[in-house]
Amino acid sequence: MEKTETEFLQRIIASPADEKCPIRKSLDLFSSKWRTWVLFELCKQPTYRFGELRKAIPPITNTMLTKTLRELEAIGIIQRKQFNEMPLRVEYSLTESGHALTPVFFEIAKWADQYLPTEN
Amino acid sequence: MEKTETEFLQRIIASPADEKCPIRKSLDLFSSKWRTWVLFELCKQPTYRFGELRKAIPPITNTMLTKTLRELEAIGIIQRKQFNEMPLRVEYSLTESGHALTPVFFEIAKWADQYLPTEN
DNA sequence: CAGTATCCCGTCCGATACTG
DNA sequence: CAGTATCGGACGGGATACTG
Repeated sequence: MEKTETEFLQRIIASPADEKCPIRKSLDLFSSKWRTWVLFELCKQPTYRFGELRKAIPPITNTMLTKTLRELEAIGIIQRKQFNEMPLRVEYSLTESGHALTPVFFEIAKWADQYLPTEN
Repeated sequence: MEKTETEFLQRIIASPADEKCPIRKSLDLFSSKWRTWVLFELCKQPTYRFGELRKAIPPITNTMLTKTLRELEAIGIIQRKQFNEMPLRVEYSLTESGHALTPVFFEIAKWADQYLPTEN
């Protein structure tokens, strides 16, 4: 346990200071309200239709949901599957690398339990 | 290991769907390029002066660094200590709850190792 | 249903100059 | 040194209407 703590600190300290730092590049990828929210929802359920995501994320608009889904798809962490039925059906789900992000959410959850300010 | 995986998925799935969800509230707190970058730097070294942070984060401006530091201080994850010397010296460092975020960075690092697209 | 297209407004934020 | 103040432009993103 203590060893792990030390290890990751070493890892962070040793990370390159320039824009090539993989940790910082990853942080940038997910430093967006809509991206994290969409990913968080996609963790809950194997597949979502476009309309389901809109309902799950009430404040999001068509435009932003589409934009966010395209971005996450381009990064390769979600996949879009279109069924040419009538009416049209599209299903979104996490890819393997998307699933691999769940431990990040778990650590956030643990932190929230202990430290999240509860004033609101 | 598998048990942990299952546990955190249960936790995410069971999270409230409304705006009170602590995980989503935490995600919002850190869904910002400057906040994550400043926190990441503060993990590397126990204290930073204002000017050191500016150098460590080249693209940031006075305005945004100040704003970000005040926000993180308000959340309670960093602390500001002012020494009334001449010239003025101010030191920023993580609080306990700030340090508690390092496992999140660690998971991001692990993810980056395995899945970060390397095209650029 | 699952989007796209367009318009438009607010805020974010960079640049610059100034201060205790 | 460690900021604050001010201005102005870019752009994120909302609202609405439309389409395959």
